[in-house]
Amino acid sequence: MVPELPEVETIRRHLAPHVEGRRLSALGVIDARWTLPLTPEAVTDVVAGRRVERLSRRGKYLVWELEDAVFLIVHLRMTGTLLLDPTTAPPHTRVGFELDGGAHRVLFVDPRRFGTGELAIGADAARHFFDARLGVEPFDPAFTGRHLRELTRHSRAPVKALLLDQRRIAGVGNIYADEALFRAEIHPLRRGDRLTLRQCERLRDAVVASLSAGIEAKGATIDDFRHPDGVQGSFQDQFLVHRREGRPCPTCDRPIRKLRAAGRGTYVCESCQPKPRLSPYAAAASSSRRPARSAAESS
DNA sequence: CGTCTATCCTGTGGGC
DNA sequence: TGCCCACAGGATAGAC
Repeated sequence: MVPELPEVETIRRHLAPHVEGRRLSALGVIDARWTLPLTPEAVTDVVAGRRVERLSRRGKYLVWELEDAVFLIVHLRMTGTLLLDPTTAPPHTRVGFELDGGAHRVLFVDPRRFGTGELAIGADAARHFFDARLGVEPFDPAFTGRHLRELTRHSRAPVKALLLDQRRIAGVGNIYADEALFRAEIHPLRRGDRLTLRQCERLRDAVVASLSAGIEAKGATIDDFRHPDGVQGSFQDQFLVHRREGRPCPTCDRPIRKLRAAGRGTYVCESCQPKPRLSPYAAAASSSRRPARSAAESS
């Protein structure tokens, strides 16, 4: 399952007590792609030997805060995970974090190799890194319905695309966007600028509620990418609509449908989440594409 | 500037 | 049964 805010937060909580206060004695970068555009040496030279002051999270980033304001900023992307003291290194191990001279270790395992490790030296560099990429943290008190309204009211893009835009809201991905839109009874293709303040308030509450439920369940885990030494979440058992095509809506029992929004597989109850009348995007998509595709599109 | 599309990558599963 | 290829998607560069 693709790690989003709740999955990254779960990993952070799992690892933090075991790494904070210890020394990152070595960093073994097996896959040089991980540190691009820097070389592995450029990163390992800076971080090796430094104490871990804190393991923190910002959006979907996991941050190793090292002494002397050195920040190793990790993104798991699609299939990355971090394993604590695994008995053996699984296939697709890309990076090894060695703690206290090898007494403990954390492995970064990532079959698809999209994951990244980036370096920020100095508090200003770290702040700049995040400011350039991330918007409001969903659990920040500043994230209100009114704030969400400001983030959406000037955009004609579908609301799902806005939820997925990390520069507006940090940490929401495909799963939690679907779940939140269902809870708020808003169709994912509804235009941002057509949302009422009341809808924005419902959606804010739904985003927070979905992410909270995800964290409570220790995130979502998919069978394919779980490892014995990793965290096993159960949130996939509580999905209301995500990946539940054809199954009954928990509210009205009508079948959940799959469609495409913001280029992603998207699950909705079109009875509880009323379809926008004439989204320019939906209209353009159905008229500009060959008619034969529209039937295949929904599977 | 705002929005959309292609790209990176590899395991999975649908189709034949 | 086994092979092939489309598909999945977070972030970002580039297109329009």
